[in-house]
Amino acid sequence: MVTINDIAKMAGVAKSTVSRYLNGGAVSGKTKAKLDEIVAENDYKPNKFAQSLKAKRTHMVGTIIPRLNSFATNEALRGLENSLRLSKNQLLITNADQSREREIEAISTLAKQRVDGIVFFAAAITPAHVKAFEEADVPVVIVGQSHPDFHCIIHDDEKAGRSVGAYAVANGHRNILVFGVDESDTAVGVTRRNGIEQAFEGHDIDYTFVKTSFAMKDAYEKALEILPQSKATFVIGATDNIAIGIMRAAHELQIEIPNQLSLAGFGGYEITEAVYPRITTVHYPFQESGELAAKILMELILEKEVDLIQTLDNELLVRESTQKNAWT
Amino acid sequence: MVTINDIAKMAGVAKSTVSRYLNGGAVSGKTKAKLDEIVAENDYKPNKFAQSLKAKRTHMVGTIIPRLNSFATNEALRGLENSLRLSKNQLLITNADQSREREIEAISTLAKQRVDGIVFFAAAITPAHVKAFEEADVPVVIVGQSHPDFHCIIHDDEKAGRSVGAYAVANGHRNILVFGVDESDTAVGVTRRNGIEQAFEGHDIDYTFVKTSFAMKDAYEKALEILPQSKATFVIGATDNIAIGIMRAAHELQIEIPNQLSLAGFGGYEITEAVYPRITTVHYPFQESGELAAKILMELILEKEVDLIQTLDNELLVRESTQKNAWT
DNA sequence: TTGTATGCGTTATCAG
DNA sequence: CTGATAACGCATACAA
Repeated sequence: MVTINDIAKMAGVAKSTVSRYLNGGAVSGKTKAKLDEIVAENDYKPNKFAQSLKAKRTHMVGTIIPRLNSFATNEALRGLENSLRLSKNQLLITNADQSREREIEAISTLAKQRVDGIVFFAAAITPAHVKAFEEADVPVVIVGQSHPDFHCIIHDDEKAGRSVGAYAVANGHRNILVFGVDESDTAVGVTRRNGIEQAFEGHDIDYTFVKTSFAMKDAYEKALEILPQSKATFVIGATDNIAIGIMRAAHELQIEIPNQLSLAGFGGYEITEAVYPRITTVHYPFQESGELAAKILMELILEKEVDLIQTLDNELLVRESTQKNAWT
Repeated sequence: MVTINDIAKMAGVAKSTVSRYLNGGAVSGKTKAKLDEIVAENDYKPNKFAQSLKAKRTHMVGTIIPRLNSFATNEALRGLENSLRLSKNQLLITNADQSREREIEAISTLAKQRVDGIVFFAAAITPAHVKAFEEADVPVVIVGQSHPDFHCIIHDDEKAGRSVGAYAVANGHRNILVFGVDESDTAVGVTRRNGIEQAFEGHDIDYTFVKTSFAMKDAYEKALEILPQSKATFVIGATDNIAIGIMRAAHELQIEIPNQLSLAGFGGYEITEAVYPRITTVHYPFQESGELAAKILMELILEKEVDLIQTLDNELLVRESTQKNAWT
């Protein structure tokens, strides 16, 4: 690989001149012309490490995602990467593959790589995470969960929950089933659920909460078991994936959606539009969350002051999987 | 950030001693004990750049993917990253977001980052790609398409096509619709299609080819237009996503699957199991393709000889979306 | 405008 | 077993 020294020799100048040429410093027209040619010809690429070694900045941003096959993180990643590209930063994606230990490990790995900052797509934030981030000693933005010690971007899950809950109530549904996840995921397991329940208050709703996981398949199996013995006319899945799982079970059980049962989810995943009937859901601005994460991280890196928490709005999309309660 | 020099000073030894200590060289029990403590206490992390600057190896592998929301690449990425982790390499994922230029750009970016090698998930390989790879001057493994100048991992698309085609024929279907993509994607647009057509030869099949894109939505719209005027009893989508799009259209048109129309896809995407009825498809070993890519790349980096092309097998999974032709 | 010298954090060589 | 020193590729302060 050709170095700045090689270029300097070929051009018959000092390497500092080449460096200046490369970084837009003062060079004579003649040397510039010569260097233009030589650099192009030899396809010279500055060594980023050597640069970083001096500059103390790597222009690399690390991100840790819980898994690759999530519509939400994929969209956020797109937003994140697009913003980062504009500011000439490289994104280093680390997939923790649903493992808490791998998340911790990733924090340390990224710190070793000397990334300028870390964007963490969180399911939960444990003391081990906090410790690892402290040791990493690098700006951090957390997306999807909130924590008092870090800069966080969260979705207004309470509002989202309320939207769906209120929609069900307003459409005359009085027997409602909610497929949720456990409380270790605060955003989905606690806040979103709270929102839903708030909407039910004072409406004499016959409400059942069923605990499942984020996996489509678990929701499917659970629904296969619950739906036959349920009198619910409206079922809410805590995520669109859960809703899809429920939908398959309903189809298999010959329960018609929405005629016999209305179904709603959360997220606004692409797949909710690809199935029939299309699923009513709450659209979350995932891509925007990534863009915002990039923006905040850049400000943090430049040591600016930024609000600790930013909340993103969302919007209910009513589609064909839900309708007015036929019995009212 | 604490450096080897700081550690050396604190311990009252030379930095070369610390270096030896860190890299498993000869150190006395006493110095070792002292350094153990100091390193742990100060949470010292060697600077990867400084290391790379000397070592000429960065232990980073770059990968370029066409888009983030693809089941196939996500699975491959998982395999790739898992293998890489075992050999202490970091994966640098670059998303080209469906843009050819961004792919080329990414090759150059990764070269600047001095990655030890590149895994390219290809849709097509143009002369511009070839040129960029040559300039990058780094080991390359291409997954999903074949090219005579590079090490490639491909799927046996011809076999996959034949499996589905032969299955349809064997089940008495004589009027068959194929939703495919254009020839710029050789693997899917040419090879896979060829396989399908081979299976039809000599069987007097009434066969119609419909060109669409990889997007679920395009397939949906195309199907909405084509299905009503088609007499086909079996429809093949060139990918599972295409099949899903067709399925939605069929549902909307009140065409029963599989009673009135059998439907099959390719890939073995998770979603084919999440819909009802589950879709007959060909399972591709995507995760394995990633693992193999890692293995080959490592050998290439160590300058070993490796076969230019490796073909992965696949397997037809018959599910509920297909059945015997009711009219025979 | 150009060149010299120095340092970034690490590893390796070689003498002690 | 240990320490001084050079080298990796680059940027920059300073001198010319």
